[in-house]
Amino acid sequence: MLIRVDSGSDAPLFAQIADAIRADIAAGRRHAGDRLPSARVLAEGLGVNLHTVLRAYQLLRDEGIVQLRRGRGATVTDAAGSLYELGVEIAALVRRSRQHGIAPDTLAALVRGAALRPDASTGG
Amino acid sequence: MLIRVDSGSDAPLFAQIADAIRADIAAGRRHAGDRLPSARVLAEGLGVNLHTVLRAYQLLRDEGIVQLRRGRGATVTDAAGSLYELGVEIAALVRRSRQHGIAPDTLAALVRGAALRPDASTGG
DNA sequence: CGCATTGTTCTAGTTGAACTAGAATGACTG
DNA sequence: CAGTCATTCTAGTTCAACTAGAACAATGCG
Repeated sequence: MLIRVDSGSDAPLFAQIADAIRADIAAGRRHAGDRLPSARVLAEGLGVNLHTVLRAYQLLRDEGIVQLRRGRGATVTDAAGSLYELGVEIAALVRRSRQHGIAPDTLAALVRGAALRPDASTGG
Repeated sequence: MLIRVDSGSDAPLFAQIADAIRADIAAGRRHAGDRLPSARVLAEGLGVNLHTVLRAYQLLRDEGIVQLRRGRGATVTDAAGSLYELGVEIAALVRRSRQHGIAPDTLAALVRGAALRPDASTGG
């Protein structure tokens, strides 16, 4: 998938950029060791500011998904494999969510809440 | 669970309130037909503005989780059952995510992205 | 009907995040 | 050394979030 941003979206630009890269990895379109375009190049291509792209990259770095080094750029880490495996289960959950008629934002908020809590058993 | 908010959190107050109610329903602590506290009462108890609570309630209404009516207040809809069933699967996904060492925010972003896309098959 | 309760809508002001912009700095590559 | 690229800093603009006060309309109850 090509990285794209939508100024009209409610999501911040830096989050959209990070989301696209994350989704690429989960879908197996980017693998461990792959190099991402430099922040300056990507900023130019997307028509956004350099700092906006860097913020997305730094967010992914904080998540352990990419590695950033001066003079070298951004590379995908070994966490890519885990993301790819999880992608299959996430797709299954999304399918069941749709069968129940649950809105995407509702599902996302539920997962986020469950992941943030120390106890994962919300169904107890 | 008692509804609580944290001003220091990165999440907006209205989202925290909605998250807490959603999580209560998914955990089976609130059921279809239950009445939520009035917006004015909850705002007073949480120490936030009336409009902030109302925004949370209206968000849940837009998701089809609660029903709002003047003079009557907010009541949980029949969607509560679906949320409860999904809660079990969400808990399983969160467990596997933790086994992979994936950060909560990473998982939440992946699910959100997958749910928003027309094609749910992110796993290739 | 009279009255309290409760969500709905409106205006308005403050705060902080997001985005943009420019510049300087330091680490890596060739 | 020279070029690439992330890192860090300051600074200004825009907009969402939150607060505040008020008026309004539908519901429930006696």
